Amino acid sequence: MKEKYPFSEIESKWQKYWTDNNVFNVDTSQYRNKYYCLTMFPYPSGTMHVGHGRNYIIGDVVTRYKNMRGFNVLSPMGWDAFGLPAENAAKDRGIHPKQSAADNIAKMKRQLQSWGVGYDWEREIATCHPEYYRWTQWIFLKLFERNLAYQKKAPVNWCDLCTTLANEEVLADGTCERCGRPVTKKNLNQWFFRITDYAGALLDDLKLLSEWPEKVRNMQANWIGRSEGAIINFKITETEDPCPVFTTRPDTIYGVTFMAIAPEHPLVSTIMAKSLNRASIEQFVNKQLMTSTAERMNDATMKDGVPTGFHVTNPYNGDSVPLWITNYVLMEYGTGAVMAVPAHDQRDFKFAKRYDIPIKIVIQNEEMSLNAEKMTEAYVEDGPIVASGLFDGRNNRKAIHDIIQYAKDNKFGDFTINYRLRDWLISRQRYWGAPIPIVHCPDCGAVPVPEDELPVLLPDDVDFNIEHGNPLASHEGFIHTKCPKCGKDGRRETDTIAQWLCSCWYFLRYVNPRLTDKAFNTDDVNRWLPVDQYIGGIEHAVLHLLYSRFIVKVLHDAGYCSFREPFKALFTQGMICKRSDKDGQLYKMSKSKGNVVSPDDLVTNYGADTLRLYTLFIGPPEKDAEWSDQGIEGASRFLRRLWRRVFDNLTLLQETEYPTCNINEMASDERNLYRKLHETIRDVTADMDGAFHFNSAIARIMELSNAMDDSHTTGDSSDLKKAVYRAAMEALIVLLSPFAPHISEEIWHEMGNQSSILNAKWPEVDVAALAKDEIEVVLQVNGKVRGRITVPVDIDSAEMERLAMSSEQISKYTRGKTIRKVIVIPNKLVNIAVS
RNA sequence: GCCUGGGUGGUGGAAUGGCAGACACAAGGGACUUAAAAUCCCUUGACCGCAAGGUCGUGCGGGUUCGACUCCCGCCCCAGGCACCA
Repeated sequence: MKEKYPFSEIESKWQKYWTDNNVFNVDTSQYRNKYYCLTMFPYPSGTMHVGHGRNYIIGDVVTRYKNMRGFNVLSPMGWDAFGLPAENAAKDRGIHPKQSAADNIAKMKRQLQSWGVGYDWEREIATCHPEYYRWTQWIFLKLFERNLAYQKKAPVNWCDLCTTLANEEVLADGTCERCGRPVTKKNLNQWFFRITDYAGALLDDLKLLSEWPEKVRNMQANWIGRSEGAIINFKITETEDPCPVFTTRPDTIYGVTFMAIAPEHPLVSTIMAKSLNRASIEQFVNKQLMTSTAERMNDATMKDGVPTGFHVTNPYNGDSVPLWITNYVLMEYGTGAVMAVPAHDQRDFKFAKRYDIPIKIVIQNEEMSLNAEKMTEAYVEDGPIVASGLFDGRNNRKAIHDIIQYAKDNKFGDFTINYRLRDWLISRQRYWGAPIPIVHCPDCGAVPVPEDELPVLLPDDVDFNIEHGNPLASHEGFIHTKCPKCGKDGRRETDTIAQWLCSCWYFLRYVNPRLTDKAFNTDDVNRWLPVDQYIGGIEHAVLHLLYSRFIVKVLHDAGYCSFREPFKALFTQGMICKRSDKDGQLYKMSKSKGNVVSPDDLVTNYGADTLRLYTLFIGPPEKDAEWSDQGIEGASRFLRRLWRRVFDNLTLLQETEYPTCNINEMASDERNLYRKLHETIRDVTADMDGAFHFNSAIARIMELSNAMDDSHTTGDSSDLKKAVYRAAMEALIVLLSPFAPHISEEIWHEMGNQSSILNAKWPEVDVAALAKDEIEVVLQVNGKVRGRITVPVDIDSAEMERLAMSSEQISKYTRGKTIRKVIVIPNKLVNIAVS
């Protein structure tokens, strides 16, 4: 053993050992005691900073811990390798995406290995490999078969660089999530997945995910956006055309004074054709259609609209009210038409004020003092219903059910549930993705490529230098094919599948990653899934996790798996931030902010174990943390001190035998250390099994290590004391090993153990060690600590009270006072209330 | 506006009804050294006091309790999600 901690030597030694001995490889046919620990696979960008590292380090701690607890742990890793950056690199630097993906994967794999994270590399996959994307295409076909994949011409979110975007990829400010460019609208024929069919199930089954962070479930629930209400069938007064609306406030139905519809509403064209107002309608509608969603949202704070000259009839009271086309009604939500109640809806109120439309109060306040003329804003509170025919006088909330029932009874409406969730746009006009396995035939329409002809291969020889659009679309050899159904000339679909789908099922593939005749084996995935612990970033709270849940539900319904949810437990780690040198502000670590810390340098200068220890010690892993360059020194100091402690006591540690550590034979000195040891085992184990608060687990280990120093054990100490010291060191190393595995393996072997520390038994708590025969209790007067006494454990309350009252420390405060009450908490404290 | 989290020393954080500030970082002092690095020891929430000791202190204001960082009510601030969603 060397005097100075030779981290780089021992780290490469043990990394090689783990690889050579296939320590993390698992045989999935042995599924008894299985534990599937999955860390979200990365997009191979080429380099990872310490913020990325946190993810894999947390996953590795879980993997190693569960291994030591005797589980057969499946811990795979792969690459989410399709995506736009590789395609842009091809455009800019002429490197084929295939090549850049392979290069980046190699680089990042080396990084992962340098951190000592353990994976079964035999199961490595990359979503851009034909052996993988063949099955991504297969999943597309399964959805197509089930009528869950369809094509429609729709205004889609369009980014000049990233082409089409899913709603989820557009940020609230109307810019592209990926590149920050403004998102506009474009009318294109696109492929969608009918995720809205599963809106209810996706929402309801959130209840099953008790081991997910509440925050994530809440975000998904928000995103799905369920609202209960009614569908009410209004009719155009002049034409009898139906104009249904969705409303959550049918209690305000008698207050409708106009109808507002979206510029995209199907009735617009009929109306325009017949309206006297044609020119102004046309002008307004065209202007709105040209405006991007983001801009329109922005403009819509100033409500705009155009009267159509037409009216709608309110089926409840037969009133005929004007029909307006407005900029604030969205075609994508509900029916694209809104029954406008200015008195009780702030948006309608603003619009009515602007265009001088009547305001009719149908819900009054407590004092019955609302006056339509004097209102400055809508009254959105509850109250008694007025001016509403047979519902007058009732409380508005309580009447809602009956009001809808009335519509149902009279066949002009019904109860309904509406979701905010939209169908999932999966077409991308890009090259670097899995081709959508569809052939367009002039006679048969969109025909799926037969399963046995998969994969539809991406051609390598494409021209990336075309100005706009998808290089695939101009690849003659790719486009021309025969219709699988009738054999006539057809054209291949040139859109590729959004990268999201590739990551929606990779966790199934890991179970049988080399299957050539199936995406996965049903029996095997039923045994290994759901994933026992999924670990990843909060940024995937909606997109990836919702899509994956959807795909698994579809596969379940199609009979390919027996589980409905892919991830039993989810852990989302916080981001690592760092102060910018430029402005001193705290930012998420990122290349663009120039505040990245390279783990490579840290591995070189301090070693992987130090990097890991500091990353874990920085704070509770679910929270964001600020990286500190000094902090890493602390972690390094601890490991160096540990190394020196072992080096200095090597003979003692190697030669001491400790078949039994009987607490009854111990003097108080070693007994205290022995107790500290078992308290540490108890607390660290609780942190590992609980909320993954590795920061406090490490703090406990540091305390034990400090206690070992304070015991001043040397070669001259008693045999029993040496035995306790050795037991403490051995347990400490085992407890530390998930966090700092290399140094732990090395010390473990130096102490005379033959096999990997991963085979060591996780230490058990000796309950006898925790028991104390004397205990220090706190003495309080009026809740303030005034002293403490040591008493035998479990003495009765009366005795404790007597000792407290007679104590010097207390009598000082009670003298001359009236004792009102004495609270005795056995083995903890005595509190005396005086006045 | 709605829905989540969160607010504790100079800093990261610990404590989920019972000794607030564990464990670290930083800072200051000291030892060792020709010197530096490394290492080791001591101090370190604020205020009063020579000291013994005392007072205050977990965003703010109330409440429950013998006892509140912790539970309840009302507010303020910060972060995240959703948002003309009818």
